[in-house]
Amino acid sequence: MVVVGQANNGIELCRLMDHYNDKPDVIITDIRMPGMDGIAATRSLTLKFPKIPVLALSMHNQPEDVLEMIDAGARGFVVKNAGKEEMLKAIYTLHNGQTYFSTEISNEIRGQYQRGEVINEIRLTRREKEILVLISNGKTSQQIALELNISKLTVDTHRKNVHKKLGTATSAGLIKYAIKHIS
Amino acid sequence: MVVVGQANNGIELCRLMDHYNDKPDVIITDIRMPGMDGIAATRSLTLKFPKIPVLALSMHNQPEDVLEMIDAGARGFVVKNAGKEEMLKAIYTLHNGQTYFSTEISNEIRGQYQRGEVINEIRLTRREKEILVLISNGKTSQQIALELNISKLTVDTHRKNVHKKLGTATSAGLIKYAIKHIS
DNA sequence: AACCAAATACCTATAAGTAGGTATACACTA
DNA sequence: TAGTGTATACCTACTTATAGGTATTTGGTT
Repeated sequence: MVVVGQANNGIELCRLMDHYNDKPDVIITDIRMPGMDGIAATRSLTLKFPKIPVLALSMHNQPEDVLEMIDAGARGFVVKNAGKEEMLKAIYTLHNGQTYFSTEISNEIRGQYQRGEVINEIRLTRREKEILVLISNGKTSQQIALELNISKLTVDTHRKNVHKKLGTATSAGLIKYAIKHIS
Repeated sequence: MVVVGQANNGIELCRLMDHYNDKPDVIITDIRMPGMDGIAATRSLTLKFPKIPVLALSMHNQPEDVLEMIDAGARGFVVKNAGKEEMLKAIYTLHNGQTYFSTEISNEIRGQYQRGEVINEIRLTRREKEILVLISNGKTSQQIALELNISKLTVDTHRKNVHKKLGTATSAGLIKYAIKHIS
């Protein structure tokens, strides 16, 4: 097994793939990278080189990220704290034309993907969606509470529940989800 | 002047426009609406009905919003606390094929738009962009500080400066900007 | 050499968000 | 009818983020 190239971020990765003739059999990429994230890079690369499988790495097992990465065209997913054997297994599996997902990746997601079902099965209630939109419009819980005539505490509860459903911990996740999936 | 229809959100507005034969001469819409925001609705409507001008309303005069709305195709912009006369003036001006912007809208923006210049002249430094990407990847200032080997206080300073440049006050603005303009 | 933008770091203070709970009221439905 | 899901509201504790400052260092430009 030979490492034909190494990049520090998505843009570099794309540039490498564009300008080098020694194409790899498998691309390994991180979800989070400075400059251009691995998801955008994967989206671009799987478009240009559909035959080269992309194996994604992630520190955290965040459903949202995994789903986005799959959506972007990744063929496999390994959590960063995986051992050498798992990494090798994943690489070989992808090279072999199959998909590979760490057991750490939640069973539902793996199941959904392998059964070819609809990937995004995160169900938000009407109220949760409503609040999510307001959040992504830059409103604070306080302002939302005022607007909907409910307690700020209630807004925070909805917020908390959405975080749970999406597997996120900061507003960034909420807003990205809102942009992608609502309206 | 006749009100031919009224909608509570962007989706309703689009549906109205799709199914009613009595088309308005001017569409008045809010930037922020539950379900589908006015910006998305405007983008959709100006695509389908390029001859019908859209007049945007907003409570707050947030540069980001105004710019997005203009980008979406709005021909005019009035702040919500404007008087009756101004509203009427705006409506008639748009109906007349011209553009109208409240004087409350910052002069720079109005100037930029009317001189046909590039609208988005927000200049972020390399470091600011780098941090913005990390923020939009869901990282906290603390985590970013660790990753970049700088103080958390420095990250917060950059954050603050970006807020100033973008005219935003919450993470939502930052993240949306990052998604639209970076990578 | 003088200047300037950028990056760095700190201060104070307040507001907002996250994370774990519990709990009640209401509507739907199995 | 008993159970389920939704919306509501509160609790404590802690972490993050925002907003106004000031200030130093560094690297590049004039």
